[in-house]
Amino acid sequence: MAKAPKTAIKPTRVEDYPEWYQQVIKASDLAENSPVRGCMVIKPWGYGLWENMQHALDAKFKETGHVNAYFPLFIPKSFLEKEAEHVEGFAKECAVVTHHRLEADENGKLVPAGELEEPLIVRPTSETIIGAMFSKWVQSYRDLPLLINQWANVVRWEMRTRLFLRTAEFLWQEGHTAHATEEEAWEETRKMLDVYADFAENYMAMPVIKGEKTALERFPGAVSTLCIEAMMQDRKALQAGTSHFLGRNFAKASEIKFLNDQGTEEYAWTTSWGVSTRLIGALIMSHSDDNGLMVPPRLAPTHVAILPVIHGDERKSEVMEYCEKVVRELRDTTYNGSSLQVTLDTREARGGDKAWSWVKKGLPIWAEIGPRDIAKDAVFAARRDKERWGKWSSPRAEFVASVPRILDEIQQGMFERARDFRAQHTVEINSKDDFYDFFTAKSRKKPEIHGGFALSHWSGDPAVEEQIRNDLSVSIRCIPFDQPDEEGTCVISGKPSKKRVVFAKAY
RNA sequence: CGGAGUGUAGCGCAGUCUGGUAGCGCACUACGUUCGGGACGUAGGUGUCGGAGGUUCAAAUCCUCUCACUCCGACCA
Repeated sequence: MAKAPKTAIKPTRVEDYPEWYQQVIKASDLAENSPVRGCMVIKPWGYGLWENMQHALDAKFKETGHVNAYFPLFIPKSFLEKEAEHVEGFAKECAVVTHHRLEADENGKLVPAGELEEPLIVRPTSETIIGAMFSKWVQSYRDLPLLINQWANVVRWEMRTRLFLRTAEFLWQEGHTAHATEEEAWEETRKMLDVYADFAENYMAMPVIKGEKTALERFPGAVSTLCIEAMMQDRKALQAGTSHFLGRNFAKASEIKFLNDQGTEEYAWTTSWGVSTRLIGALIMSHSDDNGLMVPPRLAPTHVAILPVIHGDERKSEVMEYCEKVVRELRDTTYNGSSLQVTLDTREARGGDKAWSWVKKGLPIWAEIGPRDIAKDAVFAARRDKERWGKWSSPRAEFVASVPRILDEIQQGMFERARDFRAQHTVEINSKDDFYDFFTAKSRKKPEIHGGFALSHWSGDPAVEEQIRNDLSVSIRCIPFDQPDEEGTCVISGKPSKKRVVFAKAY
């Protein structure tokens, strides 16, 4: 009898997917829950990922003509009230500041004092406060377009939170732009969605479907919400980024007006677009396995770790010198436009423990170097993406030279694996029975991983969305751009339809 | 906000029914033997038993009230 394979993460994905997710985060040391309800502490390995995401995205924003600015954390309540749908969408999840001072009571407890005349809302998103500023900055068509991005934290008081996927406070970027014409604003909306899709696929190695949200799933106050949707390893969908065409709704609410070249006053057309630390959750659930995280090399805070193998003191300095030399050579190597990030792991732990800690963190490559290797002028290397780490002995110079190629291979392999997984679990469904079958777990008590993306016809009727949400917890993730027009009938209602849309359970 | 559950050492838990000096595993510290894929031995440190009241000679344990967190729903990036 073969023994069950030993995994670093318990339970495995198949055994208990939500618990596996939590355990991966713990084992890879990305983040942990904080003393503050629903808020997380992002630890160095997790924050390193976020920093690399920021760098890549920020460069793309700048390439597309945007500049960064910063707006206040607090929004006067009256600002949020300006756009009716927007208020309704966010009112239930706002943190509200009502006082500006603490005073000690007779028991020495601090109690709020100094009530504010107008409560301040901790921003759940910044359309309104940025709109207020835009209205001052825009006078003429010559002031447009206004292309601003901000990196910030926002707060949404969610009832139920999960690390990275939904936290009360999260980090994100929000782009806000104003344009003279509807066409130009639409172009911006689509362009930024492309930027997100490119980032998701080429940096996160996560294939995404670009599309438009249905009215039901639209951003509160938007005319149209575009999104990228990814499939996680439990086959559920995760919205990884959104780009909103806001029409003139917010311009009217915030009085963003300009004189056009005819001398006529017009409202501007605005957009907003954002991605958040939720992307780290997407990364985890796209790539990690039962031994922990797997980080795409282009976002890895560290690419290579060197693990010195030292027995006793007599050859320690020799081994360390050799390791330092390899580290220097690696650091002089260019990968993806900058130098390789390399760690010399000098922790006083056993070799196996150290290697496993890197496995769990998802480090792309590590190499053990001991007296035996030094005798051959070689290293004993391992890579995260292969079965039992695909260990191989490689002459030192050859190893150093091969690292960028191997990283590219890992990056590419991760993308292909995720893409194949999605393809395997995406099906065209044409009957209501098949549809209900597809989205129903065989085991009701402890639902197994099931379902996926269903490409099915939908006539545009919101009642269908309502019905499948209630019956199956399934929603329309998007009306995909790349799906060809085709005559058909709605899989649920039987009404005529012109296009298949993506149905899935979602995070 | 509805339903369920859990709060005991840094982490994971037992002990609670049946009240009687606070336990186990991992981790941690020291020493030794080990070490090329998650070592072992010996010795050691670690607690307001979530909080506040109450019952009792005696409370982690029984009673009342609270607070927090987790999970499942509803809602949502």
